[in-house]
Order: sequence, then structure tokens, then C-alpha cells
Amino acid sequence: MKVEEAGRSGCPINLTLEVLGDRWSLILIRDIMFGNRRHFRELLSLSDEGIASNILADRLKRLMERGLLTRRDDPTHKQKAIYSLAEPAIQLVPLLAHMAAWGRRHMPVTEELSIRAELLEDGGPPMWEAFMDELRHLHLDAPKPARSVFQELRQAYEAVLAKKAVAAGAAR
Amino acid sequence: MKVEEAGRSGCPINLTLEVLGDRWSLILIRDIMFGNRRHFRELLSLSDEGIASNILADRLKRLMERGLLTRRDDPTHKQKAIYSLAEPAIQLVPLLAHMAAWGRRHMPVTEELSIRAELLEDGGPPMWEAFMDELRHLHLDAPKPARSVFQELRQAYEAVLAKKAVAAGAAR
DNA sequence: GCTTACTGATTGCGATTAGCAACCAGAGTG
DNA sequence: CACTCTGGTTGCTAATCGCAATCAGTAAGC
Repeated sequence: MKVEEAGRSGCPINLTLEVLGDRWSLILIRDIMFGNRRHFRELLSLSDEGIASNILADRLKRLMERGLLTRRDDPTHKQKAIYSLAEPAIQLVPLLAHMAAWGRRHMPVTEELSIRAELLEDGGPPMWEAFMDELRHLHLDAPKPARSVFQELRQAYEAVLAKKAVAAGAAR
Repeated sequence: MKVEEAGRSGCPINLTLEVLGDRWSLILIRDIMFGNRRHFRELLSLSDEGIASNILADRLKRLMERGLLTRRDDPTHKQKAIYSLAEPAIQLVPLLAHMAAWGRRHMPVTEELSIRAELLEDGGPPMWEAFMDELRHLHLDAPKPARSVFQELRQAYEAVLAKKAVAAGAAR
């Protein structure tokens, strides 16, 4: 039982790490943000990294307590919940873009999983802002913006998959 | 004994998290980077967050294995080691700047510990680049750049401390 | 109305990790 | 010689991780 949780220090980097400094929180936010996974089962079974259900439940709870996620009932199913990004989580877009850019440069990433990172890096802050506006539409009740970064990312991802399929076919 | 460590997925965000996704690695890099702490004891006893010596030893080893830090002997003391940032770690500057900016906006930070974050945020990419050049001088063998972001940050930090001391004196 | 599948979780349990405290040997200092 | 400082290591306990099994409530098919 946690008695208090005042944090180890008032340093902004430390405090950010106390919220996001584990191996799953940002993975979850990534999946909700870029994969638009809004239900428990989607996050559980579509997870590339294979999160366990108890860890998922725990992280969702923690992220809600810290104000990064919100949860509401799904009207189509009385037991279904919809998880949404709160504004602080939406503002992680630049951070995630930088993280992805760093990983792409220094880690053995796969092409299809890093094409979106490349796009986001090239797009820079204007693209991030557009994406954040779109997320505010999808997760908060903001109006729908003209540009859909979400669609741009998806199309680029599918183009790579298609290209790889062609290459695999030619090699046969 | 770890048999293999191929990673959970080839996603750049995931791979970055596998290296930096814990509560101490980035704290260490922050202290080496912004505090210029280069020895084990400095990192151990000047740590605001109070890292334990075994955790420190483990993280230093891990970060060296992953290519983020290097270690060399200190010529002034045969038992002393000097830890330096490698290029991949230096390239974390923008990431840390964004992390600090996010923390400053969404977490209960203290003024004196966030003034440097504010400066780095306002300075933007040009300041980050200048800082990275300076780090390459301090940690690799690059030439000394004209601008010293390090000094700018330190002066701002000390100015806040001085201001707080005056305020405390006036309140007495 | 009965079965079957799916919903967001919870529980049990072994393995790993975190973190505190004590300790260590080698090196320099007075 | 005694003392301090160096980068660590060891032992121990508590917390956390992560897999598998399980759960009760809901909806849909028949």
C-alpha cells in the first residue's frame, strides 16, 4: 500500500520518468495514438510486444490516475469501455516523434515499423501539430481538422507492406 | 542468464524503450550530461534522487553495453574511472529537452530545477545543436565550440537560486 | 432458453528486479 | 601507520513483472 508518492525530486525529467519511465506505458500510448486502439481487447491482442492482461489493466489504471487517459462506457456494449487520450498524452506527440527518430537512427528497427517514424521526423513540428489536432478530434470533442496525418501514416505504412509483398513475389 | 535479447518488436519506439525505459537510465544520462558528473561517486552521492550503488553499477554497465556510455581510466587516480557520453547519448539532447518541457507543463516541478528546462525549450533546436557540439567537446575529442550552453544553463540556475535567497532574506 | 463467444478485468504463482545496508580491496594522504 | 577515498560487490527483503488460468456480465445465434 503506497503511503505517499511525492516523487523523488522536482526535476521535470525525473517527474516525467516517474510517470512514463517503464517498459509499457509509452507502448500503450503509442498503440492508442497511432493504432487508434480504444478497447482493452484491442490493446491486449493486437499488441506487437505481447502485453499481459494484468499489466495492461494496471497501466491503464495508472495512466488514468495520472491524467493521461480517460475511460468512458461504450454505448454499443454495456461492459465495453473506450479509452481515450487526455490532453497531456496528446502533447506527447513530439516526444514520441523524437523517440522514434532516435530509435530509427541507433537501433535495429524494421523497415515497415519505422516508415511512420521517418514520415513524422520529416514532417517536423507542423506535422506534429496537425496530428495533435486530429487526436483532439478523435479523443476529445474537437472539430475535425482538414488534414489527416493519421491517414498519411497509414498509407505510407501500407505502401511499404505492398512494396515488400511485390519484392517477395519477384524473388520467388 | 539471458539466452537472447532480440527485442520484443522492431518498432523504433519499442526499441528505444527497451534501452531507456526504466526509472534510472535517463536520470544517469541527465546527470552526466547536465551536471557533468563523470565519476561513480559523483553520480552516487550527488544524485538528487538517491540511486543505490548496485543499481548505479548495473545501469552504467548496461548503458556501456548498449553503446551509450564509455569508460576510461582516470590518469590522476589509478582506481578512478571516467564515464563519458557516446554519440548516441549525446543525440538524446532533443529528447531530454522535450521530456523536460512536457514535465514542466504537466508535472509539479520546482522552479530552480526547471529553469534549465525552460531555457532549453526557449532556445529550441539551435541551442540543442550548440549544446551537442559542446558535449562532443567534453566527452569525445571534438574541438571546443564558441558558445557554451553549459555555462548559460548554470548561470540561469544560479540566478534563480540567488533570487530565492534574496526572497527568503526579505521574508525574514 | 440454451449455448457459445466476447467483454474488461482479477487471481495465483514463480521469476526477476529494486533498493537498502554492509562490506571490500586497492590507492592515495598525512 | 592510520585514515580516507576510489569504484564497486554481496546479502537480504520487498516490490514488481509477466505468464496462465480464471472470472462474471453481456450479447448474439439458434
